[in-house]
Amino acid sequence: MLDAKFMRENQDLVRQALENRHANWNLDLFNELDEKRRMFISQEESLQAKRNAASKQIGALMGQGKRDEAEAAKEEVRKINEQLDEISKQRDEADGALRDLMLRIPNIPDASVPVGADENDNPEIRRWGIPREFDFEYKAHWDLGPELGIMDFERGTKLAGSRFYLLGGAGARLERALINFMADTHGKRGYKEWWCPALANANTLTGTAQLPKFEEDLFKTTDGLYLIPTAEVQLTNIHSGEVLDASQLPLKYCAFTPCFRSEAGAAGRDTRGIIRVHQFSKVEMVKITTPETGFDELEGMVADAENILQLLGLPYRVICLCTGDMGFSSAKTYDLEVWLPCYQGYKEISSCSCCTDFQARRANIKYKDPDKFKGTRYVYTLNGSGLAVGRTMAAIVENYQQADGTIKVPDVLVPYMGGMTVIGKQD
RNA sequence: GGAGGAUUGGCCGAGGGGUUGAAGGCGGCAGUCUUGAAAACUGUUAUGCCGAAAGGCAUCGUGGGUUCAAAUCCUACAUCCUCCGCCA
Repeated sequence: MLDAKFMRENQDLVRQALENRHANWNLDLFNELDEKRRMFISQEESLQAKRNAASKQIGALMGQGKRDEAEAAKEEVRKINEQLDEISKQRDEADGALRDLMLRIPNIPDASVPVGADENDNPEIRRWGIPREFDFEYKAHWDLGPELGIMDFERGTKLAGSRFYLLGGAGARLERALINFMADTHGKRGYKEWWCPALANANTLTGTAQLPKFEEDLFKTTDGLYLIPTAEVQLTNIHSGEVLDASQLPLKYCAFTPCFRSEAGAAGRDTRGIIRVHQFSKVEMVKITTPETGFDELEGMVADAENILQLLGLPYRVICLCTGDMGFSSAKTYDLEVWLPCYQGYKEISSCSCCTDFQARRANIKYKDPDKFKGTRYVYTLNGSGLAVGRTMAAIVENYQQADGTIKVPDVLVPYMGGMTVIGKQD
């Protein structure tokens, strides 16, 4: 959520920023509701002031035994209350309408973000590693995985439907190995690990802005809870409603969770393999920082995600999302894209964003620094994948396949695989 | 799932319709005393919103209700604690 006062006072800037995002929003409606709301507030409060004074007077009159005067005053207050009811109703309406609008306005891109229309305008920042040249007929993971018996798409579909899959034997082990490797590696770099619920309530999901605008992307339970689409939701909301001390910051958190996505509107895209599925594992990173350090911490978070890919020896590139391709909450996003032979191209495997105070305002996360300022200020929140486990597995299967149809286990994963160096056909 | 009990400021804890935004204590901050510190003493110490300001409004778990007036009465819900049942 943006700051209403900031929007009121910087309309041209806000209008331009949202235009660059191709976000259509109604400035006139905002101005109207904002003005209405403030008008009703001052009307309501002056009536309340009148009522409070009169009520106090009644108490005094009763004390002096002046019954008749007290009764007359009561009648007076009843009339005030009638007016108040009407005004309060209108104030609530204006309040609600403004909030509904505000919750659906995306964050303002940082000035350093390139202006662009869509994914084709995302500049490449750097590359690491060299895509492998195969001297044999290489296979896509959706072919090689089932051949080795480490992936089973047909039975996954039988159990839960399309876009679900099974991992078997060394495949299941590789999933756990990747999770542990990633979480351990981030832990060594200062991220505190959490275990958290896979379900979240509507308030929590509003804090990180999956709600109200993107409800159709989520799985919902009959109890009104939602399956989390990413641990960002839980890690960021851990401190919702809290006032942190500047000395605690930055907080660096990570968590492994399953992630659930309905993939509504993705029909026909990435239908093969484990690239786009309803449930996948992810190790997520979240940072909570001061505004001063937020964007530096973003660079650090990208480096932490790159570290995983480098240790795994997977070629990748870093791109910066342009204004037209960024996510709703983000002020600046870097994507890491891993080389996938089956696509003969790079595919997103991590997305790291600085959300400035956009989520903090929704989730009400503040900090205090008495030496620097009075009162409290909103923190900056950052999140990044470190990494998506399913896509990492696909990348390993494809990039580490060998001519004999087996898969070499990356060196750093061997200890996590119990010493296994090659994944062959499963029994 | 059933039966009880609880929820007040940074923390503990009073208050059970009317100058109670809320006693008292602890903690924090400032000062007196002291060479310095401790102790003692004195003062001070919530947040949000509207407003140019003066000032005002709201907030005692959350939402409704009763009343001229609610921390205080009623009600629903949430959370925590104890006991029972069930369960990995």
